Amino acid sequence: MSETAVPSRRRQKEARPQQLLDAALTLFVEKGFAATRAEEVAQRAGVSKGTLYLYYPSKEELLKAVIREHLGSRIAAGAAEADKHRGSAAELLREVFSRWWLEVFDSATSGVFKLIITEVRNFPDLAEFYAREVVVPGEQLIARIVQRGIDSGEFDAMDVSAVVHSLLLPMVMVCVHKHSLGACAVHHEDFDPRAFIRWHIDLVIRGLVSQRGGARQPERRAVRVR
Amino acid sequence: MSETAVPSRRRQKEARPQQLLDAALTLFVEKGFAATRAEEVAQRAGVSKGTLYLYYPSKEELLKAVIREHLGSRIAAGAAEADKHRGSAAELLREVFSRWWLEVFDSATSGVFKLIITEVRNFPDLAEFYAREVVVPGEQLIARIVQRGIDSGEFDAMDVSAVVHSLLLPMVMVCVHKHSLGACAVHHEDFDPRAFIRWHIDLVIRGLVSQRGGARQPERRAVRVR
Amino acid sequence: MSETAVPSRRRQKEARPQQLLDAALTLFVEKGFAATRAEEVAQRAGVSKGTLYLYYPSKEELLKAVIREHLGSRIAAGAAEADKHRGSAAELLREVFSRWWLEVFDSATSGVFKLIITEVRNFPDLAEFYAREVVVPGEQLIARIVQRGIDSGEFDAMDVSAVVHSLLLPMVMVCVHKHSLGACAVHHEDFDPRAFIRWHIDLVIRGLVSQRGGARQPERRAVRVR
Amino acid sequence: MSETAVPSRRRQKEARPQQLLDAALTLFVEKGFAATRAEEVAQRAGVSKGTLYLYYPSKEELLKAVIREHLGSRIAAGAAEADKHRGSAAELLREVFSRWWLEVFDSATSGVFKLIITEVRNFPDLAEFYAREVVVPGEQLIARIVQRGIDSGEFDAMDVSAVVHSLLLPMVMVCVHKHSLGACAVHHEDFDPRAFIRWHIDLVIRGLVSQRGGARQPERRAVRVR
DNA sequence: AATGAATGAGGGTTCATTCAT
DNA sequence: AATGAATGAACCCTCATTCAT
Repeated sequence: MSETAVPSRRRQKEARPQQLLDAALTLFVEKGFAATRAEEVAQRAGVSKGTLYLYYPSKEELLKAVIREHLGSRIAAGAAEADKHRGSAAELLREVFSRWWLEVFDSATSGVFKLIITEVRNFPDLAEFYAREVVVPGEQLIARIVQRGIDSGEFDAMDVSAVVHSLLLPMVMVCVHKHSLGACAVHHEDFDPRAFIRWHIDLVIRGLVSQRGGARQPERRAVRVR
Repeated sequence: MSETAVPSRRRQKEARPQQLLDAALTLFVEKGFAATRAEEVAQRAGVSKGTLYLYYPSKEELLKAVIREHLGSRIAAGAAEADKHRGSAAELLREVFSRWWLEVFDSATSGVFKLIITEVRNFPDLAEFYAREVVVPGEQLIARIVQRGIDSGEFDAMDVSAVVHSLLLPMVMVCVHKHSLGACAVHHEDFDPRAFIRWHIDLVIRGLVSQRGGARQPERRAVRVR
Repeated sequence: MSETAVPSRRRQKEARPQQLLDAALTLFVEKGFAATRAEEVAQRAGVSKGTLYLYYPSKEELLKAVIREHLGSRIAAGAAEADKHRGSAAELLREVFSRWWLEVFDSATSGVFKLIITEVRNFPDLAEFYAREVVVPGEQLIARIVQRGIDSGEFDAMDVSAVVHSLLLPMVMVCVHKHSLGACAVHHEDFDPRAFIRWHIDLVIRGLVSQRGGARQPERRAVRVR
Repeated sequence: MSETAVPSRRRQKEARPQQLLDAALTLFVEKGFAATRAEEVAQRAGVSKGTLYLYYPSKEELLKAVIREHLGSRIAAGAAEADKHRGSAAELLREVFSRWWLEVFDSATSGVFKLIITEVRNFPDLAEFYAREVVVPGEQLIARIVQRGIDSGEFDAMDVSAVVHSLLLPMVMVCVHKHSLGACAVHHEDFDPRAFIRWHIDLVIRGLVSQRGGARQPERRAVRVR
């Protein structure tokens, strides 16, 4: 595919699993797991039905491989970036957080969020995997950043977990949207997902930053402890 | 169910569509359309497989009926509430907008958002219906409120459409979450969706309100006690 | 249906079986027994599905009733006519035989031949009934007439059974045709079934009548005795 | 089937369509299209239910393939034979026409006539196909032969189309009979279909040949012009 | 390793028949 | 007697998976 017009047999063989995973992700995200035929996946990967089963023992295992592939390292990579970063909490969110989500949005990984949402109820393992590998570390990462901002006086004191969700849920939703309504030929108005990602982070930061300028706002609530 | 131990044939016939719609919604949302067997829906509704087809000509029509039922009037009802409301834009968001979403979240309608997301690619009519009946009017309703807040000086001038999405996407995501990861037996941390709905609205409003640090914003509320 | 706008309940009840038989014949002939739904028959007879089962215990019994009704007495009636007739064998064929088939062709009975052909293999009783009540007496009746013509010198001596089939098979085929290709909207050329019935009888008689009194026709074969 | 006890996969694949067509023809003719289960056809062809659908996309397409197979070339073959023939019109009918029908009668094609009759009302395409490919060219072929016999003085002048039907309808009927009553275990009397085919042609020729050479036969009617 | 023909369990849908009203 | 709601066996067709080549 890259330089050699005819990739060597060895090369092809090594590329198979990736081709199958890519094809599977695309189709599972588009149509859902149950509505995707194994043969379709094989065809899109350019192999025959039988070949798929040489690499994955069942459609379900293929699904799990797809999800493992995309969510395994993303979080760790984001965490590493965040640790390297020098700057305020707001800057960290604006730089690293937004870049991470923009990359995810632009990549095939964005679809995995839709896939998870669609399929967790049918495959309980997925829930466990996703919670452990993605949700918990991801939320903790953001929570730490926010907490740091509060501790430094950059942000007002507030419910850290709630802030985390205010930041994360729209990001996930934008990714999901890309593969559902956003992929349909309907009036999209003027919604620009990439611009929104940055915008939303800014808006949340506006809500976070200390709004003194004088006396502490009395009507501002104490940290809410749920 | 009420007084009569054995409801009359006539009564049962009248109740069937609703029973079937309820069963179908639950199962379609839980497992997805393709993975739900028609017979399961019938069973859950307490009838036999054949009976389902007396009321809906196909599984697909049942899906469409489910969606039509739940999204048909909700928007209009929300709009009517909003029109009745007297108060600032922020109050309107805090009162009407939050109540509307809390009700949706607590009702079966919340599942419809997951259903739409899951199935829209497989049933293009759905996209058209959802965009026309829900997305467009819903976004316009919120946009008008935000615009009014800007016009009155209550909010700073900003991209209205972006604000709308910052408000709406997390609401939708919370509903979707309820029926995906949220329904699985996994570590939920301390995420309280209902509290989040109100919290997020507050946070966005904090980001919206004019922050010139001069005149007190009159619309800024006293401590809210949930 | 006749004079009274609203037939009495009693009248309706008495007419039901006939209405059902008529509807059944029409539909069974048109679409075949297996492809006709019991409810269609009921609808066409103007009653509900349940009512059909008050009069006939099953679809199959309805089929048998339909056939019994139409073939029971026709043969006997034809035989009586033939017995009354005074005249030559050729005249008998031209008058009585042709009239009988023209009447059958114009009546709903014509469809029964198609029905028998279509369904005998699925309902062995039918074969027995049809052979006993229709085929055997019908062929014997014609055979006797032909034999009489031979005995009287009006016809040349020849295989009586073969003559009988030369006379009967086209008659049956015309009836069958009426309800198969003949009922379809396709190029019918100029085939006039009623004219053909009379024509064919004439042609066969031409072949039967003694052709002595001149040169022997060389292409005429000796009477073949099987 | 030939030498190899186990035919190769490739060989089997090539043989499948014919096996399926044969099985389908037999069963469709015997029981009718609607009353034949797809699985029965598969079983009779020695394959599983699913395999049938690898070769034909639906039961209906299988039906159409069956009919196309059997009626596609038969007429053309008959026409070619007729064109080659040297001899009188009567000889042509006795030789070529009778041989053609005897072959058809003895082959599986005979069943197709029953099938057409039975199914033509349910599948309008069939009517069009059958009229265009079989009825029209078949009748024209016979009509030309009869016309030639009249032109040469071999036959008396008469309605050519009527003669054609007098020749053809009984042939078709004999084929149909073979697969309906004729296939049932009932008193068949002494009806020999093959003998009848030849006999009937002779009888019609007797009716056609110029019967001058002596007194006008009084029972001969003037040519009827419809 | 790769193929694709074959399988057969499974699921959507129909429809003969029953039975409460 | 008449209705038509309900049932569930049966049938068409699909598709995950296997396995001979």
